[in-house]
Amino acid sequence: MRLPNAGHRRGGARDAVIELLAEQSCALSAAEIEQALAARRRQVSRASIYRVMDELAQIGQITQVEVGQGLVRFEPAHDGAAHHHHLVCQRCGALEPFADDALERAISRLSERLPGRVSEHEVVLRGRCSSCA
Amino acid sequence: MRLPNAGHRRGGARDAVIELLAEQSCALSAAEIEQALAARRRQVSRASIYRVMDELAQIGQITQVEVGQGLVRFEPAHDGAAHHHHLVCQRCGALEPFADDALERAISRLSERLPGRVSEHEVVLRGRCSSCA
DNA sequence: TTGCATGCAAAGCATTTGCACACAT
DNA sequence: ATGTGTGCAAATGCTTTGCATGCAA
Repeated sequence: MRLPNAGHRRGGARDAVIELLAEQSCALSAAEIEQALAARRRQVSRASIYRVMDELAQIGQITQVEVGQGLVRFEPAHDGAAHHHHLVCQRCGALEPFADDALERAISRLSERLPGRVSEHEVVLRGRCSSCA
Repeated sequence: MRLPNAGHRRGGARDAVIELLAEQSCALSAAEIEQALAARRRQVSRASIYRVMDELAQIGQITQVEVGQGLVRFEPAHDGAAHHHHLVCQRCGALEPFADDALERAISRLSERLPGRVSEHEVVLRGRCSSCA
């Protein structure tokens, strides 16, 4: 994950957040990021997490995923190959990533025939994850 | 739209909400519902709107749509034919509905091969609506 | 010194809940 | 009388913002 050109401060909250995020394959909420960082003795304030996320979102380095529990999740923007979507478990709240070429093709073709301009898409499936099914 | 069997009260806030919703083809937020009802001189408290929505959602009469502006939108549940998804304009915030058979087929096939159980799905496209493109 | 990333605490919003009241039964 | 839909206001929970601080340059 590329960093914005900034000059950081103190312990480098931004670096810590970016580093953690880069290791993730699936989406984390702000609270989860805070906990994960605290667990590795690198506390970062919630405010900074949101600020970094906002910054990264603006330069397209992360994707925001909203699965409908009143919170936003963040994950590194995927460069093609790792592009995926999510199945949200309505029982335990877990996110399970999946990818499907046919789905992507359908969305791609669909996007061309729509009147507007489509720059992003998000597919959310709801049901039971493999553990809860 | 079928109503729950209830005995209502006073001016019948629930009826007013259900009636308004039944006229809609696309999703409305709680605030929009409140405004629309106020405009037709049938004020309903925000709390009642949420309560009615919750009730209708539980019996599957409405669908909740989350397009990522920190609010939930509601629309009547479609019986097959009218099933659609939304393009969200990143400039003006408008919702534009669309439907696509190939997309639905892809999701349907995909849902079968996933390990969990899929009961709902939602597709959100982001970009520019036809007016803002 | 100057600028800005950071943390803390307060503010903002959408949504939910507690409570009292009044209408339907 | 009794049950419950309704409105108001307070509470909740996530996210944002204001402000002060101190490191980086």
